[in-house]
This record gives sequence, structure tokens and C-alpha cells, in this order.
Amino acid sequence: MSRNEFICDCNVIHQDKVDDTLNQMADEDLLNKLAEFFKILGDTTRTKILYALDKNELCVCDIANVLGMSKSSISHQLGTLRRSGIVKCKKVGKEVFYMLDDEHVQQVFEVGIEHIEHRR
Amino acid sequence: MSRNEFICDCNVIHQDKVDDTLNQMADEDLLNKLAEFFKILGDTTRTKILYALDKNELCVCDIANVLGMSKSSISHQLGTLRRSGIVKCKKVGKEVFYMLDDEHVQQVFEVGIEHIEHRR
DNA sequence: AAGATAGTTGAATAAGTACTCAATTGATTA
DNA sequence: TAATCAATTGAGTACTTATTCAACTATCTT
Repeated sequence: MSRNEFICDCNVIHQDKVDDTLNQMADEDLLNKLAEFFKILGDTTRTKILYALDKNELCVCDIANVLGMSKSSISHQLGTLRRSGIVKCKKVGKEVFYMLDDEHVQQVFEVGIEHIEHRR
Repeated sequence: MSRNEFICDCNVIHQDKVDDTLNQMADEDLLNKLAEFFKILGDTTRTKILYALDKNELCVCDIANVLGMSKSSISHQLGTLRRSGIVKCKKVGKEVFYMLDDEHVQQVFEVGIEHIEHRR
């Protein structure tokens, strides 16, 4: 009687493959953080902000103008990106300049674009 | 009077940087698809499914047992992954075996894991 | 000191979505 | 043919979240 019977609503069909997969699975914690990372990238507004910041350091108003959106919504999203360590900022007078804080974002974007262009 | 005044609720502070960024921005369509791709990856269940399928081809029950979740919820998520071209499947009798259909997923995962391990 | 401007923040709302449950399909077997 | 089992599907629900709006903070200018 495997542990799975209590957790899942179906039988184990290929116990060997299930066990092998379970042995190779990464930490629950790592997989959650991985999903969290992609969730942050998985929004049009945030994607555009990051793409823009890859080209230039920009203040909130600049970004709002590039995307054609309100300052407030951009600021909210920048907060999300900042809290997850993907962008950082420096304050200069009244203005706050944002920039990328993670070289992995560019890499992930490149692969993502390859995926899209390959699939059309 | 720039076009931005009509779209956005704030002034253009650095017109040169805004223009330069706009010139370098990717297609709206590409950026939407990019965000869509990451959104698919940005869910714990789907991340775990993809990680598991990277190790073995599995049927729906196998995956349900590996993740300790119901067959129905796994099937729903597999549908999402299939429709976005990230996994494919082959039917063998009553069983349906799923596998990755995109080498970019592994690459993106690798970079994502680097990002997480670097940042702790 | 007063006014203007950049940016942040919290609450409210509207839209999206992951999972459950129940019903159904499709293939195998008795 | 009936029963069984893997898998799919649609509706319903609970939860999350992106944007708006309004109020607020901080900094600069006059």
C-alpha cells in the first residue's frame, strides 16, 4: 500500500517511473521559487518594463510614457519587481531611476524569444 | 506636444531616453507572447509537471501520484501546457503519455534555478 | 513658506484562474 | 454486451491580482 493512495485519487500505474521521478525531483522549495520567478515575468506590463529597462535606465514617468500607462500602475509593478530582486533603483532628487538587478532576466528573455520565434 | 500626453498621466521627463527606448522596443505581439510563455511556467503545479516530465515520460496517473494531486487537476494543467505547445502526448491504449515538446523549457529552467541559487 | 512635481501607497473593483466535483468519452477486458 | 478504468471536460467556487482612484510623502523651486 503506497503512500500515494492516501494523497491521490488514482492508482500508481508505473511505480518504477513514479519512484524514479520522485527521486530526481528538486526540492519543493526550489520549485516554488522557480514558479514564483516565472510568475513575476509572466505579466505583459512587467515584461515590457523589464525589456525597456534592458535598453535604458529609466524613471517612473519615462516608463509610464514608453508603455502608455499610468504612473501609479507602473509604480505598483516596479514595487513587485523590486521586492523580488529583479530590478533596483536609485533616487536622484525627486526622480527614481530604475534598472535591472539580475543578469539572468536577459538570458531568460533570450531563450523565451527563441521559443516563440521557433514556434510559428 | 507629444503623443504621450494623451495616453499617460504624467510628463515626459527624458524625451531622448523615452524615444530611444521606444525605438528599441520589441513588437507588442512578441512581448505579449513572451509574457504568456512565462505565465504558463509561473505556476507551481505546472512547474512541477514540467520538471517531472524532464526526467521521465509519464501518464496522467503517474504525474498525479508524483505531485500528490488529483487526476482531474493534473489533466486540466496538462491541457494548458499542451495548448501552449510546451508538452505533447501520445496515446497508448487507455493511457496518455506526456513528454516535453520544447527544448527551451529546460534552458529557461536552468537559468531560473541559477537566478534563485545566486540570490540567497 | 507655499506650490509644484515625482513617486508611493492602500482600498476597491473587475478580471482571471486553479482546483473540485460530477458527468462523459474512449479503450480494454470479462 | 457490460463493466472497468484512464483521461477529459464543463460548471462552480474560492482565491489571486492588475489597474484605478484618491490620499499622501518627499524633494525641488520660487
